[in-house]
Amino acid sequence: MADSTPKIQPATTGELDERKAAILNAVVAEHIDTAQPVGSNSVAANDAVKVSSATVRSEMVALEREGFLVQPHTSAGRIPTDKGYRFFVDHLGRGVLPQTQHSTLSNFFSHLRGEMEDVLTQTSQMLNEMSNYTSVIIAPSHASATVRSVQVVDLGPRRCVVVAILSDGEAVRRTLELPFEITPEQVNEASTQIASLLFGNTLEQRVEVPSRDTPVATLVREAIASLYRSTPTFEEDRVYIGGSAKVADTFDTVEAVRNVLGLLEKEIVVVNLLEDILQQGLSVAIGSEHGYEPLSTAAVVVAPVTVDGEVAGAVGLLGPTRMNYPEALATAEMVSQQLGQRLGDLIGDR
Amino acid sequence: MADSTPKIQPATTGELDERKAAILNAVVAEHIDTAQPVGSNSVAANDAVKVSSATVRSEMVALEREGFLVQPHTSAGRIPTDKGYRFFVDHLGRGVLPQTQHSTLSNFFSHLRGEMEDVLTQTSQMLNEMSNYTSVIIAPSHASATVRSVQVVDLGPRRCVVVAILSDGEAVRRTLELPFEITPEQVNEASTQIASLLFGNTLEQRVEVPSRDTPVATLVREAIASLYRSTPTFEEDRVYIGGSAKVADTFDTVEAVRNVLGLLEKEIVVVNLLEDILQQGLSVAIGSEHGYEPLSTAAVVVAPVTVDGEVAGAVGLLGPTRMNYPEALATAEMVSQQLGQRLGDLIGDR
DNA sequence: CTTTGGCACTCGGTAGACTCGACTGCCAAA
DNA sequence: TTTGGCAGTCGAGTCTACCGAGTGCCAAAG
Repeated sequence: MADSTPKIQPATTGELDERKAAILNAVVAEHIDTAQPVGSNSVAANDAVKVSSATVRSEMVALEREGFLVQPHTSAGRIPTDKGYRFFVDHLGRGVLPQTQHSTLSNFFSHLRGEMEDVLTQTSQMLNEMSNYTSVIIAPSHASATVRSVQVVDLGPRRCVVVAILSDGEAVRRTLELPFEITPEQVNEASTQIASLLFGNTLEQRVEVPSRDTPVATLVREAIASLYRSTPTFEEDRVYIGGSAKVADTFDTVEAVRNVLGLLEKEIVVVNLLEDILQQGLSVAIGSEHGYEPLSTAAVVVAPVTVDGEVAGAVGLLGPTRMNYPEALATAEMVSQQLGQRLGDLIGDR
Repeated sequence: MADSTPKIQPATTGELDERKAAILNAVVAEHIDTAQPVGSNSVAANDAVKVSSATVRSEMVALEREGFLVQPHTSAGRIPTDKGYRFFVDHLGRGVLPQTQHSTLSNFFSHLRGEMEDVLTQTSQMLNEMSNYTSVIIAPSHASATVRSVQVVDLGPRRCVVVAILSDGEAVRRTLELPFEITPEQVNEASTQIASLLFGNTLEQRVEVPSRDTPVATLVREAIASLYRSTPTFEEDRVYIGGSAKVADTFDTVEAVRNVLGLLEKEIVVVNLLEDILQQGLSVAIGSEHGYEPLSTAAVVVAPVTVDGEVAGAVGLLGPTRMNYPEALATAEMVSQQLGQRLGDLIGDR
């Protein structure tokens, strides 16, 4: 048993002696596989554990005392705690993605075409199908992109739309209600004024706008103000979720499913969650390590997406605490790396 | 019991005599309330039913023979079939939204600001919270919007972005890889050429493009081709879903939850689903009436959103077949009407 | 002919008794 | 220190009995 796809390789042990580590390893691995409490007998059957079940039992008592394992009830096997899982991912097996996955992956990326939105949507779907966990991708922020062009377009009576195009190819669009009619010439005039005012700046760097009171000046002021105004959807559009339906399968209780889905709906929270985890330098957040209540029965695997050496986004997998960490880690890392390359090509040098 | 929010008003009966209708009504109402099979006794207790339980029993046998009810097993009460629900929504009580909801609704809309995306996102969330069902909103299609402006922006070596602004305020953006370097003057030249070629046309009306072989002509051709190319996200962006987490609560089986969530992920399918239902002239699709397998245990309530007298979108609520139809219908209709008005203001005359 | 109360019957669900088996913890011997 | 053995615990499954909700049928009343 426990022959899930990636081979688990023994690694150095930490604060636990080698035997305890081997036992913990065996417990975690089997529990991930079977979702059942693990007893001393099946642990003793593991090749890496070279002692009898009686010894295993006494070691398990110690592991329980130290907080790595819990017993759901007397006369049951044991289940890893969050701390147990943490030790597992820190010290024990790292997965190696089998060749087949590796090649389907590069095959996928070589056939991938289109705008960044499409690339990310498709990647998150693929990632979900590949890992069987819900996938989350955070796209690069537009915060550091600079304005390359601005245009105001007249849409009809007292209504126009202003579009700014950023150096990363993103278009920021705002509609404007004007208190007065305006001529095409004035619209053009405003367009060029705005463009020259904002060109080369990010939308975060606020630019001084002359406050005269002509129609054109008002339009310019209003348009720039609207571009500076951030809309709720702007940050949320960075989130791509693949396979939220999987949540219904991977988590056991309705409660957990509701919580996780509820959180996934709040996309800004998702962005923060992943960024928090990365900021802490983690690649896995287990149980309540990330401090997000609704995810206390979940684990999140994250890999940063680096473009031109800078962290630009993230790839995440979300599952129950007893998710297959070695495999999930390997998959997320692989995908984030490939995706980073791809995004690099897509954005080009700014 | 069965005192859910909207008052249920007796209405004309159809192919069923009045007594059968009253009994069916009672069964459906109580089953919606309790989610349990309904027996002859509780039906007889209903004020609208003026006969004894024995009579109710024999009528229920008839209703079962005619396919309006089923018995999960002998010695259990009865449950409405899809046909039973259908009769209920067609002939029986229509809900009237209580004053409180009505006023929170108009309050909500009067405080609603921002771009269409934001309006729709917030409305779908509000609709979900108000109805406790998963809400779906389909935004107006851009198919009939005409091009008002096109601009090509140089982004760096051999890369540029082309943005078309449509009469409804939408921006269509495509990035382009060029096989050659290009000067700012050429970009401008191309911009104006494309704009004058496409101006006033929709993106569905294909325009003849002169096929010369100069850099500018190539750029023009490529840019127009890219605008005509529809991307996967374009139609999908019309869908706004509020409260997919509710699916976990409203449906009873994991199977159903997975199916529904899986379908909600495929946003194009959601668009088609709602449009199909409206096309059939229905406002409710129960069970398999819509022909979408995964939703065979679900019901969908739809109300068209009309802008300037034309159907421009839809508002939907998705729940189990035993959802509270009177309330859901009333809510969806109310919201769709208000939303239609709001979108009318937002789009203005094109 | 319709409606009704009565009655036998069905069947799901619950509670209790019992068994089985998977564990553990402890202990004495190696 | 490790191990096998053993008693003890407790969940899960099975069996039985029983209760009660609900039906179908029927004969009598309207």
